[in-house]
Amino acid sequence: MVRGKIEIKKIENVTSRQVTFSKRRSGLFKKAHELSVLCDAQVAAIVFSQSGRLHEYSSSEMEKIIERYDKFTNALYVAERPQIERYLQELKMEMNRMVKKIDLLEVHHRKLLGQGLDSCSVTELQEIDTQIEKSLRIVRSRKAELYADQLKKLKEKERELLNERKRLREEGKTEGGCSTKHSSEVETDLFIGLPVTRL
Amino acid sequence: MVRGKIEIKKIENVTSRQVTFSKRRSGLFKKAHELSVLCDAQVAAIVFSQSGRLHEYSSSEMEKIIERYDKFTNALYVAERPQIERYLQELKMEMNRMVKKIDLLEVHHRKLLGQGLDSCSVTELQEIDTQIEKSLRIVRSRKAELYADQLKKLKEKERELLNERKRLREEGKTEGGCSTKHSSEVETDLFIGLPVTRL
DNA sequence: AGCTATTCATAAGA
DNA sequence: TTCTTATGAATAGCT
Repeated sequence: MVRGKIEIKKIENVTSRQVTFSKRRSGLFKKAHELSVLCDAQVAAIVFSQSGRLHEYSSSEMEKIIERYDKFTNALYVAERPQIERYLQELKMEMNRMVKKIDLLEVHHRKLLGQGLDSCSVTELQEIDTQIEKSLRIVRSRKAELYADQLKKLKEKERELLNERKRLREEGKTEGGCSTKHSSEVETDLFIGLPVTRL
Repeated sequence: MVRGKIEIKKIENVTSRQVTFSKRRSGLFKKAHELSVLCDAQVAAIVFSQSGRLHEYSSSEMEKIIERYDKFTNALYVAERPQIERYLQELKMEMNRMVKKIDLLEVHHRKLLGQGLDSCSVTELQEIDTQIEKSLRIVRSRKAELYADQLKKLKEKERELLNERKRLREEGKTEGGCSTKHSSEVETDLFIGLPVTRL
């Protein structure tokens, strides 16, 4: 633009290009600064040289400007970041809670299974004992209930079958002999008592 | 800079400031563009006018430039984003695993406590019964162990105390009568047997 | 938005 | 690299 207007296209001479880059870069930043001061604007300029070096100007903190830019465009990255971090925090806390819960459960569970009792005091052992006994009573009463149900059902079936046999025999008397014994009769002899409980 | 050099400070006249902003902004972007072309550099400029409007220039996609900028500085935002997402995924999966584990533990635990047995089959009940019985045996044998220990310790103490009493009486005989009964003697009558076990 | 006088930016050379 | 300088570019103040 001086001593012979130049064309705006890549400068092929490497040295010349580097010099021009250096000069124009500072020119650009100066202009950016002037703009920000004169017009009370927020200005940021980012320049990567061909060699990959970063040069920047910002009238205020670059991160703030980029953040503001992101909010304007759509970019979530920066804007979302605090949220993401909060979310991560929450997740981690939740996980800690779960880990603790699992630990507690496992310890108690193992004690109920009779494992890891070495650290238990007599009092604690007594509590576990009481608890287990109580559980055993509940489990056995439930078992008894189920057996009683089964018993009842089997008895009903037996009665049904007996009635049926009776009916068939009566039919046999009127229609003629029928010597085949009903096979279901055997099933009524199935086990219907409570099993022997140990201890 | 023309028709009287100007000072670089905020232009107070609003209209004048707006005009200058507009002119200099395009000047800045033009310079930015020239720099990017002449020197084959990656250039971005972000300007927020005082009124809050966004103006930008970028020689290539703004997001890419900001991303590159972030990588240069330290900023994690964009670069880290995929990692963060992967991390979140992992956390969530881990939490799911924990939730399932807790559920299983709780179900089993509750069954050991004799709760929620309605859904159990006879076979399952029998298994629980066996397990609980086994636990009870373990807990009681551990309790017996502890009691035996206590018993042993108390007996040792008793012996000690008896010896002491004997010694004191002998001293009494030689040094003169001492009618006070040693109070510790009472403690040796403490309970030292196994408690009555129910069931 | 256009114009123009002036200052600024800077390409080329030292 | 930095300085100088000639000259085109940018732009402040007016219309």
